[in-house]
Formats: sequence, structure tokens, C-alpha cells
Amino acid sequence: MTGTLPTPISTETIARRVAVIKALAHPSRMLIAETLMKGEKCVCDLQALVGADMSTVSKHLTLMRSAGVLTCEKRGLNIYYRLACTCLGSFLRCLDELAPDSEACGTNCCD
Amino acid sequence: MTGTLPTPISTETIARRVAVIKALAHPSRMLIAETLMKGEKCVCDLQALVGADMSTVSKHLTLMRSAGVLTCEKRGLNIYYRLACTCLGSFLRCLDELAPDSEACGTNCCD
DNA sequence: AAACTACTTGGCAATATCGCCAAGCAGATG
DNA sequence: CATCTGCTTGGCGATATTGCCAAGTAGTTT
Repeated sequence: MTGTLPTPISTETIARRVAVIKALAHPSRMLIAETLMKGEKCVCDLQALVGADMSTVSKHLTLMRSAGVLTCEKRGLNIYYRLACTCLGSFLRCLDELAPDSEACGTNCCD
Repeated sequence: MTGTLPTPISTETIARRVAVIKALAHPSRMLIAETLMKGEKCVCDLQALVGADMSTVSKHLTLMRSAGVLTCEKRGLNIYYRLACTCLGSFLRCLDELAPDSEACGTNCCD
């Protein structure tokens, strides 16, 4: 169990994680994720929320779905999106506690 | 149509979260975060790990520190970086369970 | 103090992401 | 069937990210 183990994480795992993380790395997509934590919404609802062109919102949703963050279901004329990533809420709340650090250790110290 | 409720999350909160998420949204930075979960490392260690130019690694680290994901401390000739975001581990493990979804609901269905 | 070490910063080209418009498509409705 | 609705896709310019080289800095050693 102890000792020096070679990096036990594969490039594929890293890539998959990055794809999911990137699916959240945009203000509109973060807002969508936050909103969907309260329940499913159709694209038109999310468009109104985000305030961008519907095609833009649709592309955001496609990206998030491809990454596995969202799932969708068609009912009647609308397509309803919902969160697939249940662990997101607690993580985001944790992030909100995190303070940005402007202090450096090297040459770029400010005081 | 669902009820119209005013968005209870501020633009600033969204922006802060996105900054943190972006700090993880790159293969090298994800690998750095994963590695630092096991303990602090100096920049040269991380350079060897990532396999990029030291200046590149340094910029990644600066970005992560600015977002609040890392902290650093200078000891002797080296600068040691460590993870500041304690909730990252459980979130990443959760992400690893998440399956990417290639099935769509609209016109882009494949089968 | 000159040279060295460990790292950061500036600059710039290559690449990726973003967002709008226009066009397309499936299902519902007239 | 023709049209309308809700959404997706293609295309493309605008903007942001990435990574290397070169140059700079603070502390260390000789």
C-alpha cells in the first residue's frame, strides 16, 4: 500500500473529467446547471433564463449532455433537460466558500 | 410553463465558480490537481509530471492559485504548491462514475 | 559579486471556444 | 398537405486559451 506508485490515473480518465468540467466552465452553462438543480426545464425556459440566442443555448445543452452532465427527454413539442450529475450541488456550495488567492510566493508578491 | 421565479444566484457567484472550474478544465491542470491531492509538490516536480515547458507549468499554477484552487509556500530554493480545495476529491470520484451521454432527444439521434 | 537555481513574466503564433444568423428537421396543428 | 412550433446544425467572424521561447527576478552558492 505504501511506497512510490506510478501515477495511477489514466489519460482517458483525465480527459473524461476535463470534458465534464469544461461542460460547466462557462457562465451560461453554470447558470443552466444551477437552475436545473431545482428541476427540469425545456430549452425555451433556459433560453429566457440565459438571454442568448436559442441556437447558442442549444449548443451549450448539447455540450453538457455529451459530457454526461445533463439528460433530456422529449414530451410533446418540448425537450426537457435535467441534471444527471447529482454530486454537483455539494461541490458548488463548497466552491462558494473558497476564497480567491491573489498572494503569490515568488517574484510577483504584492506586499 | 413553470412558475417564474427570480434567479437567486448572483452574476458574481457564477463568475467565481466558473473561474474555479476553469482552473481545472485542462488536462495538465487536472493532473496537477490529482497529484497534489496526495501532498505538496514543487514546480519542478510538477513540470516533470506534466512534461511541458516550465513556463507553461508555471502559468497553469498561477491560474490555479488565482482561482483559489492552490496555495503556495516558498521554502529554500523551491516553491511548494498544495491543494486548497478540499472538496475536490469526492467530486472527481463522483465524476468518474458519470457516463458520457451520446443519445439525444431531438433531431440528432443516432439510432 | 559573479554564476547558478528555481521559478515567473512578456510576447506571439497556433488553436479552441463563443455567439449570432441562416437553414434544416421532426412532430403538432390547422 | 401546408404551416407553425420548438429545437438543432452549419458556418463564420470575434474572442479567449494554450504553449513555446526569450528575458527577468529573488534567493543561493561559490
